[in-house]
Amino acid sequence: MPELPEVETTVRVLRPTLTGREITGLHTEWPPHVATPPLPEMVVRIKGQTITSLDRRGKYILLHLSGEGTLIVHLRMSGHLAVVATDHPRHKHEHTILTLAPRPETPHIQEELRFRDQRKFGRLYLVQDPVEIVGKLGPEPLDENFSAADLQRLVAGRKRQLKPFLLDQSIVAGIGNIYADEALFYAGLHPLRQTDTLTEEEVNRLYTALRQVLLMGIEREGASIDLYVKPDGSRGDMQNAVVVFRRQGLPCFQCGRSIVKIRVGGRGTHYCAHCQPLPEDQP
DNA sequence: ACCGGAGCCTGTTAGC
DNA sequence: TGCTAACAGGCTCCGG
Repeated sequence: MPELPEVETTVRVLRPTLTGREITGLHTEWPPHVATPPLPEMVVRIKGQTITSLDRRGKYILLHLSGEGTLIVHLRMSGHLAVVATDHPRHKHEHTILTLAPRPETPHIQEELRFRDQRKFGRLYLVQDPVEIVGKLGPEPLDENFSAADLQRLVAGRKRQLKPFLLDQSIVAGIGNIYADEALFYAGLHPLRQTDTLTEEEVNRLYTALRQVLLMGIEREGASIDLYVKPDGSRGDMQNAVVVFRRQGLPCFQCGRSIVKIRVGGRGTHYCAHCQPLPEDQP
């Protein structure tokens, strides 16, 4: 499932190939992919637009367009973007296609941006102002301006289990199930820990752990655990560095005891009961 | 404010 | 062996 590091990797790979490219058309075999505006309007408005730059905000991919609008892509569970030659065989789950004008230096090579999405949860949005879509997101955890004090402020006044707290995109953007579990392990915090019981030192640990696992994920170009692969189809490397995610029954790298799996807020949650203890006075 | 559950999807896996 | 049911999870919406 693409989270911040997977989306960041996708953007970094696509940026050189997509910057400056003109979109000549949009075609979809799965209309629900187009969230807004309605499909016919999307088709008309996207045509002829040039991609001026690419950005990431949380788990959203932002393609800024010459017409002052922004095409936003969310990969959700199984989304995958790649620029491929038009005559390349179509993959079964490539439901939405953005055709591209050839690069000036290779006018004979026809390419297109393909949105592959096995689970069909992905979405496209074309908006004048990205704030319409990403405005509800919390701060970027890797932003240089995001400090431990900021996380302290986000924790303050909230009474919530840590795991759902981390997955809430309106608090901090980009964290998903893998990196939440990984960060909690490095912070030595139990996923059911209530936010209002955290000490300043514990929040500082969480802050450091969050940034550490997200940076590790980016360095390793994402975790190819389920369907995620890089745009070129190659695998990331973060799956070889996870310490708790989907490691239930396997020994903790720190203490050797078995990693356990529970459900928290409907999500599979993996942790080491010894290294991430829940204080006696917590429910 | 927060929690749990349903719903959206399909491929894989667990269980009978 | 073959079928069905459960599971995986990012996000939104709903009711409590």
